[in-house]
Formats: sequence, C-alpha cells, structure tokens
Amino acid sequence: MTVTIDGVTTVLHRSGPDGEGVCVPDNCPCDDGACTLSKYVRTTAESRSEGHHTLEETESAVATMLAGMSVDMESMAAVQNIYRAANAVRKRLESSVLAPHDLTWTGWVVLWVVWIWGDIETRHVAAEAGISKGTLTGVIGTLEKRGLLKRRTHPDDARRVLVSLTPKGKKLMVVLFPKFNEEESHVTAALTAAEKASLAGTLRKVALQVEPD
Amino acid sequence: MTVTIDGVTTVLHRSGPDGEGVCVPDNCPCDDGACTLSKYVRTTAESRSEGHHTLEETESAVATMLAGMSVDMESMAAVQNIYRAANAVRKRLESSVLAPHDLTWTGWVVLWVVWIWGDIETRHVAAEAGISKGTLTGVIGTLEKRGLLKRRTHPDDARRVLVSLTPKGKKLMVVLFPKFNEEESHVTAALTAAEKASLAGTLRKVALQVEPD
DNA sequence: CCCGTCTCGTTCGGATCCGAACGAAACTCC
DNA sequence: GGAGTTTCGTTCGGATCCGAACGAGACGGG
Repeated sequence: MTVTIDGVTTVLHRSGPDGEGVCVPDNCPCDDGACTLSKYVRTTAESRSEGHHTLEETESAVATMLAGMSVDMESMAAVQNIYRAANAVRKRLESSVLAPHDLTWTGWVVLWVVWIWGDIETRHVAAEAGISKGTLTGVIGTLEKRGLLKRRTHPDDARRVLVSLTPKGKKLMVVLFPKFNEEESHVTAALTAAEKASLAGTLRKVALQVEPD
Repeated sequence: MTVTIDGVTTVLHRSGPDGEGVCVPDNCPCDDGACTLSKYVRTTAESRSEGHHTLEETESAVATMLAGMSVDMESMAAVQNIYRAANAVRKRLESSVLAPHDLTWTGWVVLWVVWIWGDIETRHVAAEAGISKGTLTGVIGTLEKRGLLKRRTHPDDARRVLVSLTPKGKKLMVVLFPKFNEEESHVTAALTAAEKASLAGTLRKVALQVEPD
C-alpha cells in the first residue's frame, strides 16, 4: 500500500517481525498487537502521562519492545538528546550571560567569529556561524546599529564586504568571553573531564558525518 | 580595574599564571607574552586562516597553551560541539525529510508531541517542545492552517486550549516518522552502538543539570 | 569590446523566536 | 457577593531564520 501526501509518496508496512500486513494511518495507534509502531506510540504516551522522567523511561520501554525492529532507538535517543541539550544550554547561556548585554545567541556567535578572525568577509562569517547569508545581513545590521562592529567594501572586489569589531565591540568581547566560559563550566559541571572529552569527540564525529569540513 | 558596558560591571584581570597586570580591551589580542587570552585569540585566528579542521586544531593548541588557566577548554569544547552537532543535524533532517513535506523543525516537534499525547493542553506542548507560549500560538496557527491539527477550548477551564491531530495530521506522522528515524540513523552512522548510548547518557546529564525535570 | 555566466550581498515574504503586556477566566479570602 | 491575585493564551514589537530572486560586480571566451 502506498500513501501520497503533499506530492510525496511513501510505501507503508507494518513494522512487525514478519513485515506483513498494512498500517492504516488513521488508526494509529491501533489495537493490532503485532503492530510495533502503535505499541511504541502508546507506551510513550503512557509513560508521559505519569509525569515521570520523560526520555529515559520512554527510551528504555520502547527499546525493549522494538529490539531488532525497524525503529532505530539508539540513533533516535542520540539525536533527541543532542537537540534537547543544545536547546537547554543555549537558553541558559542566553539568559544568564548574553541577555544582560542585550545580545542574542547568534549575535554572540557572529561577534565571536569576527573577534577571532579580525577583518573577515561576510560570506565566511555566515559559513562559520552556520547561518545563511540573508540572515547574516540582518544580524550584522543589528550589531552595527549597536556600534559593536563595522563593515567596509573589499578593496579588490566590490561585491564583497569585510567586517571587524569596533573598539566598543572588542571591549565587550574581553568582558563577556570569561563570563560565557564560566557559564560553560557550570552547564557541564555534572560531567567528569573524561566525559567532556568523550562528548566533544563523539559530537565532532556526528558533525563531520553531516557536514564534512 | 573595572569596566562597565551597558550597565554591567566586570572586573578585568590578566589570565596569566600570576594573575597580575591588567588587560587593555582595545589591545586584545596584544603583544604581552604573558597574556594567555591574547595567545588564545591569536592561535585560533592562525589555525583558521590556514583552512585546517576548525575546532580540532584550535582546541588542541589552546588547551596546551592554557592548561591550568582560567579558560575552561574542556567545557568550551563540549558546549561548542553540542551546538555545532545540533545545528548540523537539524539542518540535515530539515532539508532531507521535513522540507519535502513543507514542515519546519519546530512544526515537526509540535506534531510529534501532539501525536504522542493525543488531546493535550497547549501549555504542556510548549513545555515539551521547549518553546515559549507565544511562539507556540504562532506555530499552532500555521499547522492548523495546513489542516494538520485542531484546537478546542478545555471543557472545564475556558482559559485552556487543547490540541489534537486531524486525520491528515495522523497520516502524515505515520509516513514521516519512519523517514525521520531513518535519517537519524544516517546522521549517527559514524558512531558505534556504545558511543550512541554513551552520548545520549552524557547529554542527558547536561540537560538535567541545566533544567531539572 | 561585448556577451554570457557566475558570484556576492541585499531584499523579500513567510515562519520562528522571545519577553512583556493584555484581556479573560479561575480561585481565594473577607 | 465583591475585591484582589493568579493563571492562561493571545497580541505586540523586535530579532532571527530560511530560500528565492534581484542588482551589481567579476571573469572568461569569442
């Protein structure tokens, strides 16, 4: 059975051990005992409604139930935790270190990249910061308006723009970096040095898998 | 020496082994051989301008140089890699799985939360998805307009709003979840099963440190 | 020298993201 | 029953985020 939604066609199949039978989307989660996807969805809802630790119990229960099946629980747990930790860390660093200086996360990242590189082309800043060129134009506009950095046309190529920190911007970075780094220590305080190193190495593997240097 | 920027005051100090002397923000990076912050900034710029692996060399060089000093390189590496990996993974999953269905990352997260919980209050969706109530109002508006979920006033408390998936929304989730999960496998393909488990566990520690359940 | 192609940054429209403020609803106390 | 307080979701203004399209600039070939 195939299903087409928004012009995209997908072949559906019951994610049971024998692979037979057909999932009926409108019935998910359904009462078919052999349908492991429905089992998974139902178990997740049950563990959540009890207000327990969200991801830990969900992952454990579903991992046992779907072992060997088509749902890759280990990868799912890894990805969900990457996203969850990144979200939590960003919010903490934003609220405790950046917001008092009226800075956003991306504003900080852009300032950091420009601080490190000095006179740098905007296309490189966008690539380093991981944002689009269009977004960078807006962020640079905001930081420029704040008097933290300045832009100038490339002497050899009028299409290109170079940015650098103003004296005010440099001063701000010297003040903020130690504070930012101190909060980085706080958010990872629960980890041993070995865990931090292992974490960084493993995440580097993931990042390089997705976007090779 | 203290410096005040935007109403926030910070005490500056040279991050050298003896802790003496004063950093002059406008001169950073400066020529003072004992100033390790300037060393760090300069080394980072140098390694980058050569187009080598960005974070690996930077971290190694600076970790050696600043060992025992005030800059916490291990925590910094951990946090930067969390953010970088999360960014890369999100972009990949968005472009390869979600965009063909005209979904954003947060739209997906909200659909996922509502799919798992069934009839759920919007304040809980916002908390689960890690976004503000104001943002959720907009995202729900978009998904409602797409015909993927519907809202109704809480029968017992007119202040509250409940959301659930429409049949079209449920069908979409059944199609998308396997694809999303398959791509989760792809983005973590470079890791062993043990690394994935260790990664998830370590990140869970970080997330719980920042936002206890 | 001119034309075609490619690159760069900006603009555009739409989506997300936030905190603060607001109106409506619920609750508690007198 | 009314007043005061708290909670909920929405609205607001500003910032970010994207891909696509555009104008300007650079380059190569004829």
